[in-house]
Amino acid sequence: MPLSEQEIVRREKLHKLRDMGIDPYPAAQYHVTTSTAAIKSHFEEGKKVVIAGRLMSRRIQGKASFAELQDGKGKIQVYFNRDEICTGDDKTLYNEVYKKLLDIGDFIGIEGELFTTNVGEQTIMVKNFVLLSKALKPLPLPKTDADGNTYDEFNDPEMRYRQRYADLVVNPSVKDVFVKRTKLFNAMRSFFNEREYFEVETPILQPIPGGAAAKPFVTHHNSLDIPLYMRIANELYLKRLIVGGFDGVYEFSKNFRNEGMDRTHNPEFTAMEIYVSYKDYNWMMEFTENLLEHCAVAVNGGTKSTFGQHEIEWKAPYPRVTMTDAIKQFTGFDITGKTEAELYDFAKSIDIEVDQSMGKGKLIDEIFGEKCEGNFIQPTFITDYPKEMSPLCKTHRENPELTERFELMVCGKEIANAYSELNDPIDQRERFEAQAALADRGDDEAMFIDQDFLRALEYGMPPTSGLGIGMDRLIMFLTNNPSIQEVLFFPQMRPEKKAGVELNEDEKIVFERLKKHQKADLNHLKEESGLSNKKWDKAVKGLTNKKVAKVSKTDDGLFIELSS
RNA sequence: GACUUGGUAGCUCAGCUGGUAGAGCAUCACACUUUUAAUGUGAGGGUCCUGGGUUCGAACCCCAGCCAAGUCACCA
Repeated sequence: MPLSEQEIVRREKLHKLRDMGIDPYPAAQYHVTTSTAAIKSHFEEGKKVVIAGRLMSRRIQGKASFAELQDGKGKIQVYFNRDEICTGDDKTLYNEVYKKLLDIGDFIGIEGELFTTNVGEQTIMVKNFVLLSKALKPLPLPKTDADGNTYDEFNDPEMRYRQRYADLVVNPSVKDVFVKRTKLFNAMRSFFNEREYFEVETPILQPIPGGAAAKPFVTHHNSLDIPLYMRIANELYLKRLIVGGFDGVYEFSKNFRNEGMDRTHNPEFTAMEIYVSYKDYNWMMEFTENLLEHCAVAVNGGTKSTFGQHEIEWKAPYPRVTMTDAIKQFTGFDITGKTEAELYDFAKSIDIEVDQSMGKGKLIDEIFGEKCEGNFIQPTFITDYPKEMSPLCKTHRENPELTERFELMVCGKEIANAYSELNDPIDQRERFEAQAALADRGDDEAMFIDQDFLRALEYGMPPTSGLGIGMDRLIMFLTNNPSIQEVLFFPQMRPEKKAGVELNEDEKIVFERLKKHQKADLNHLKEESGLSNKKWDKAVKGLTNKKVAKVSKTDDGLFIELSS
């Protein structure tokens, strides 16, 4: 990639600094005494401070200059005055180093004193400064006016995601989202740890990808010579630990699914799963609403959050609605005791796409997804799902067609999923076998039979309730971001094309000819190459752009020669 | 996977009916010792996403492709 004008200028400055004996990348620790945030919250006129950060803007007015310094906590104005910095006759540090050789984006360390300017801005009067790291690429530089309007915002999503480091430097609100993300994780951890549930780690590389219905990423282990799968879920491993005697285990699990990407799906995403023994899904509902209330307060300072047009109230308790009642409420249709044919006809009558392969459970799920799901804006537990959709969930204690399962809906989307876990090993084996039958019919997302997991269940698993929460979706709701990419530091992107310095075919032809001659008359070489006007023109422009050849004009005509 | 929109200077964007590539900020030079989207004067900076085609001539029109965003479909 050829360097831009501004990048070349910055490299020249780098050399000048070195020539002056200034190391643009010094090794030594820089001892700061404070931060921008601390200065602002405990502002004291005349206080001496040492601070470091990135130079973010400059307003040079001859012998004085205002600039902004940004550190991890925020920004503060700094005042560079020639005679404050250069107390002797040598004014080089201000005139040359500060004015000419520093750039926006450079890291500097500052020693100075606090004061307030005539217009009332809290500022650091610089007494001395050092360069800590030179930036060779100009930052995309938004400007903000007195009313807080931003101009020239760095807002192209593609560039922001590909260069998140630059995005984080120039867009403070981006950083806030990730601060909140970490607060959410910390809040959950402390909630669980207070209750003495145990944080664990389970395999990411799994010989059998279990615990969910999804396409896995496959890889290969060389010395074992076996395929391994990136986990699509960690559920079956956490249950093994319950078998092993832990009363409560949880894990923040990076999961991987080899499926489509869109605004709400990234190939790798984070789920939190927790399993607690001797509990059922009723207990888990209460636990979940208390957890989320706790998290909402920890992240946003209150139980309310805004998402698009909606204000979400996270305060517990949340309504419980059975799937049957939800469908009754939004379609007027009672699914209780209906046959598959009746469900099929009803679904068809309300314009839901159906086909003959769909069983009762799938039909009910379609009706719910199409007509009900989107209506639950405030956190609502939807309970008692049809059995065939939930092969790891215990059969409902009162209705054998249903399971003891709930999902938590917020803004029409699922953010949590929980069961009274199936712990009957024989029932579990039959459910897996039903899945295997689906796989034989071509369902590439049906679950594999995990014999080792069944063996674990045969040793006995206590009654247990488990909960999974989509952490990325939850933080989207808590930070008002409709796109998952905004809550992941580095969302998956198609790789950028390599900027090729290689020559194309036409350029190679010209290059080969030119190597024989070293220097040639432009028109002669053109004829020799046999290229059309347009192709010739492109090829020569390509070669000169890539600094392979250069064209010179003399009294004798136009010549082309290889660059040295 | 389908459709829609977009890709032009470091950044944000204009670019008319096809006729020498534009602005603001940023950069460089000069001036300016409490400014704040600092200001004034001047200058430089381009693979107009890529490859073909039409044309005397393409950023612009046509074809193919790449990348992204959005909508839908699929999928938890």
